[in-house]
Amino acid sequence: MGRVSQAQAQENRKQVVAAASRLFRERGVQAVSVADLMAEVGLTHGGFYKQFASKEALLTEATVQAFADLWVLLAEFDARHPGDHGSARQDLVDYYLSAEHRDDRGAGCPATGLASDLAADDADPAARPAYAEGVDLFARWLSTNDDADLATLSTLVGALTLARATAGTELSERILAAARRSLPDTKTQA
Amino acid sequence: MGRVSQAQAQENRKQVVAAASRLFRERGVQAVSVADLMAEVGLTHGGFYKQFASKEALLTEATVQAFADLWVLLAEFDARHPGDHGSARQDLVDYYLSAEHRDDRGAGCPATGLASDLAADDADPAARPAYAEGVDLFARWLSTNDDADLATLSTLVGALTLARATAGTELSERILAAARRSLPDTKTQA
DNA sequence: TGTACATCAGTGAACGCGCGTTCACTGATGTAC
DNA sequence: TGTACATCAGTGAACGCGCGTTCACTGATGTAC
Repeated sequence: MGRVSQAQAQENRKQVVAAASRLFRERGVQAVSVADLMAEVGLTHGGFYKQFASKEALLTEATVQAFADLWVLLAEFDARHPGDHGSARQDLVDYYLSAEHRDDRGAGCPATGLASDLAADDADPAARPAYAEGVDLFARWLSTNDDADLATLSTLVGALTLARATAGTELSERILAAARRSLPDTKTQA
Repeated sequence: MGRVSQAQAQENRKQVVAAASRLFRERGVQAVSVADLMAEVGLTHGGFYKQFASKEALLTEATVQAFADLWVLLAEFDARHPGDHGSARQDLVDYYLSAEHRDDRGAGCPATGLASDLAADDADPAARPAYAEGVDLFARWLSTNDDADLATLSTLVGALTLARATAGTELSERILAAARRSLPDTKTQA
């Protein structure tokens, strides 16, 4: 294969970032190889360095992409309840604490799915601020006022983290149910 | 070096498990090599397989050990408040959500520190039940009645996870503070 | 519009490295008498 | 208690493997005229 058009190259790059965004959440940065990422787009590993400085540098872009996907999801919840953020929020909470979300890490919440990779000492220094901004914005969306609802987000993230680590045991469902019960219902009564 | 006494061998084995318990929490299973573990005890890597079937198999024992250390810690909190579990619980919560705990992963809570390793697909199947039992017992300790307080534990784990992933940004302290405010104060008033 | 040349995205072999695991060996420990 | 031998915890070289990264090369794309 010879040179590829600039438009195609840009498209390929985008798809590698999208693949990283999904695979990093699903398996963690270390468990995903450069060859895995490129194969996901139908390319071979050698070309990776024409687009990215290193595998670690991709984590920052993958984080930004994963949160961008989250904003789309949150907008969809809002769109289903026009002018009723409380109901949208409640729907999101119910989804967040579902077995479906627990079992779909690749498409799941980046605040939870990328936390351990971001906490690693060898993570790209630029990745953490990007992650922190995403967390802050997510917490603001969860709030019913101007503050960021970091406490609710903590409960969501903790329950999902524990439910995933105990998946396959009966405790896993109990954790999700307990977190659901503990959060105030913000659904507007009909 | 020739053969070592049975007592010494058993002691070495114990120390390897203790090192794994600490290093797995601190860096994650994948970032700790067999040579690292053995060097921690002053041995070379070759002897590892005289004691353990594989590196993965160590995760189960490290998990059990880490939770055993946690029970000792919880007992110390109780001992400081004889007959007043509410105050002991409040002290634990304050410690759990402190910058000190956030920055000391190796000696920190195993429910949080081992979660991502336990969630990995290639983890030893025996490790998850051991982890789940530890989580359940911890949640019972946090409870003021017979139930397991899985919601409070979720908030603690989520806040610590997020605080670690955002360490170095101003958001990190805000997360810990928000979680602290959101949990009911169970300290007995003097 | 057509031609000649420069560019550079992608290829695939290769490099260097660290890792988990194996194994022949060592020599102090444990034990049978 | 002492002696002879078997055991086996630990050693360190070696193996095989996969990984991140580099690089000479290819040939279609982009561009200067």
